[in-house]
Amino acid sequence: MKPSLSPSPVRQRRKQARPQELLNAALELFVEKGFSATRSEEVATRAGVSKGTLYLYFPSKEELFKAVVRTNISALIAEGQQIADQFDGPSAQLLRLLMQTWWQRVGDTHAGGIFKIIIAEVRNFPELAQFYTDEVVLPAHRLVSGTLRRGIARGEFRAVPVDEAAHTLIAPMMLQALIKHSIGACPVLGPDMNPSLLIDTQVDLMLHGLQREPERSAAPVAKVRRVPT
Amino acid sequence: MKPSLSPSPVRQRRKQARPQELLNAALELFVEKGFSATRSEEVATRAGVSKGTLYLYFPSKEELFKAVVRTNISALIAEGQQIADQFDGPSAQLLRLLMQTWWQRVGDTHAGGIFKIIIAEVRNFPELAQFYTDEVVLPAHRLVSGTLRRGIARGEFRAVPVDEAAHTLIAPMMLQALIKHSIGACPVLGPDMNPSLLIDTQVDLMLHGLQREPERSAAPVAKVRRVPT
Amino acid sequence: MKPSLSPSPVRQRRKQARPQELLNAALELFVEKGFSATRSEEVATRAGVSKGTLYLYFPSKEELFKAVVRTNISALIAEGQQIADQFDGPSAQLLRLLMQTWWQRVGDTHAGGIFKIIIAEVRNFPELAQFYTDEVVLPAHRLVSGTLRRGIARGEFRAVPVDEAAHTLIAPMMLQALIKHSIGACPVLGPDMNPSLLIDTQVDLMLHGLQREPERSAAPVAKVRRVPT
Amino acid sequence: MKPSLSPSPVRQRRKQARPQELLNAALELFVEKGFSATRSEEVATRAGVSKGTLYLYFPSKEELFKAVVRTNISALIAEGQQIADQFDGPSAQLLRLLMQTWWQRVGDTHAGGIFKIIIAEVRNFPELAQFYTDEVVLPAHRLVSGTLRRGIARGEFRAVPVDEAAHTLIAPMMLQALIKHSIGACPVLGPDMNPSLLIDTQVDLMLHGLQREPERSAAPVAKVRRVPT
DNA sequence: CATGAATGAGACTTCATTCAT
DNA sequence: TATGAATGAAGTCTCATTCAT
Repeated sequence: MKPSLSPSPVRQRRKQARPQELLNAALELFVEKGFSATRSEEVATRAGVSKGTLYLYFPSKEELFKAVVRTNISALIAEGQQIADQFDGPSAQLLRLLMQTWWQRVGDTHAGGIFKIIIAEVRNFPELAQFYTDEVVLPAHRLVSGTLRRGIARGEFRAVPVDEAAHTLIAPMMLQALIKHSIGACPVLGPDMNPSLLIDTQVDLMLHGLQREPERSAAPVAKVRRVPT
Repeated sequence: MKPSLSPSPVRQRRKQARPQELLNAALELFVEKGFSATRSEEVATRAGVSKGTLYLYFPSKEELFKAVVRTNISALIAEGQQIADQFDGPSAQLLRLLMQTWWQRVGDTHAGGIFKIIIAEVRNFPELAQFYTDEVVLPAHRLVSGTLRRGIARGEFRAVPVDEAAHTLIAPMMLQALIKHSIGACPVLGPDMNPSLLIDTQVDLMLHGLQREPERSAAPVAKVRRVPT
Repeated sequence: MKPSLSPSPVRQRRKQARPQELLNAALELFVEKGFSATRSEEVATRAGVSKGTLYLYFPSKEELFKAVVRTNISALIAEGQQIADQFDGPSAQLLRLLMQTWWQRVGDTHAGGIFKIIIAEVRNFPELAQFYTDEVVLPAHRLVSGTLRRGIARGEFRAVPVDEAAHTLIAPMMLQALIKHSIGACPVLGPDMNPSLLIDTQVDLMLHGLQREPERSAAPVAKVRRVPT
Repeated sequence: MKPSLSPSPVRQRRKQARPQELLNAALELFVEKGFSATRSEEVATRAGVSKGTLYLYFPSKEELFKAVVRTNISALIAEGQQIADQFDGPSAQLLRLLMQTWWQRVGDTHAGGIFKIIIAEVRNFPELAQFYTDEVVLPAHRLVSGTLRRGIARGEFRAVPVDEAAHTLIAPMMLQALIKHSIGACPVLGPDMNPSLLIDTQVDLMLHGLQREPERSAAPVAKVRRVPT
């Protein structure tokens, strides 16, 4: 039936590369200007194709957006898993490793801009909220709180409330990524921050705390009971 | 047409309240839906006036937006001042007080939505960047890093890199506020977090660290030299 | 609350007249070119307003279309009812009256174009099908078949199958209307038809039939002279 | 690339059948959805070829449309010939035969959809008007009016105005065909009509009229029983 | 001959902004 | 001042048509 002239390698390669090229262009623009301020033609142009071609691969701007999130987020998760998988040293070291890697592979990357988009637009895309929670928030949270539990179980860490502590641990780098793609992208001078020193400080603080006290006693926090929301 | 009655006090009061009512309505909507997804008529309606009236007070939606940010940022600063006031106890206690107050007065308030707006839109309104940096970021940073320096000077805290530590201290609550106005506003289930426990945990972590170590020595981080960016 | 400056009479009149002006323009264009070949801007322009104004009164081109059908159809029904109401002569006379009136008020009118639109587009607007059936087909059918039944009951008509006979009675004028708004609107020469003679012939045929019964007297229609169009 | 094999007979046959397959597919779709609502890719797909192939045979959608009409009008004419042939009995019988045959061969066939297309689109394709008038309207009209004249000449029919009477005779079946392809194709309930009873009634009405002449014998139609659909 | 990826004009619709009242 | 009808630029998306393979 089909004449099956095999399409030219060039055409073929383009055809297969298109979606990714479009997703890359879209990621850049969405991160830069936000979802609604980005015109779909702009995305197409940056990917080197015409308006219509975009719609050959994604049925709507909204679906393009979701695809951007999915594509880039899935990669994130894979990274997280890989690292968490086999690690066999002290938990403190694992914590530092996780943070450094995350910053290298996500925070300091274009993908880090996804968080900004999510923060900015999720309320207008309720379905995205569930998706993002399931695919990103919970796995990430599990990864960190799991590490905490590991440390506590091995007697390396104090018995802190893991959920809240996990949030505390994740927050600084997350915020750093958000800043990088918002105010950080504008030519203004805020407090001068050294990213790698930031990570070190953060890990150091988390591990040893601020307080200088040879005589450390039981943490008062241990007495706080969990109140159901 | 009619002989000009001097405006009734009520009308007068309304007239003067108008801009603020519009700014309030706009704040709510911008926080909720973002800048471009908010229609100016919606703002007017929520403020109880007609579309045209909005333009009597603000020359454009963009200017309205900037006014919203500026106005509410002033409020933020005022809050900061109040807090920074005089405090004369141990630095750790000051730190906890600052955080608790911030959360009560800002984070948990409508004003917390301002952060989301800034994160989401500064890149499209570069003039806001400098403004926000000068009026919010730096003062807040000074407040926290000042407290750190105070603690270090008084021998209460270890000698950590203050800028980076300040960021680490601010981040968790900041992120909590951002989440509250984005995914947190969607009916999805993420990790269950108890706000007041979060603050306690955060402060506890910051002060005492995760690690369980009677024999604590000098922090290794002290050896990390500041690398210029 | 409302300052209630009464709006100028001119503005007011326009405001209230707009929907009808738009409906008229839309009717003309839809009849002329069909639904999808009519651009919404064209409708607006013909009504003397801008594109946007159209959407102030009708939420979409499709709704405009439905409104056109509804508006003009409701009028049709009212007419039909009025006539059918009180009539107290012989059924044959009623039949002729109904047909003549229908042609005057509908067939020969812009509204007659509605049928063409329905025929052409109803399959793409399934909801319209039910509406049109309920609001036009059935009432019209009832009107004619009712008249037939009346005639039969009064011993004036033969006992014919009323549903099928009703269709037969309605068809010629209906088709005439359809033709008028399609081929009839093109500058071509088809068979030359005299509308009023058509009606007379049709009624005559319906009443007396083609066949020449031995005892039948000369048909009155023979006296009608052919009037050139 | 490969040495050119002379195309297999099968392929050959396909190639020659292509235009007709495309025309058939197009007819179906144009009848179903109208001209502009039919996408050319849909036509190609239904004909089992790709979008590009369509344009090898027809230079544009518009030309395809015209070809569909022209082609199928030829078919109508062919039908007409068949129907017109020789007949040598009473004119009333010829009339009934013509109608029955027309309904069987045209009205109840896909070709009946052509009428709907013509009605719906001639005004947008004026060139079709003359063509359709010459090739369909006039021949059909001649056929019926000829039969009328024959009957009158032979003393079988009364002396009615033939053009108008011809229209009256043609209309019911024509309208039936139009309805079949518009509202009739939608899942709604209109008046229940039995096609063959419709034809009988129509012929009966045309021949004997509604009116109950004192000396008239029982109408043959009275014997037709209503068949449930 | 056949394909289907790519194009871009053009349609519908929205909404910030204006202005007569 | 306040209104809200009106505007029209601009954005999303469709689809007839082309053309390299």
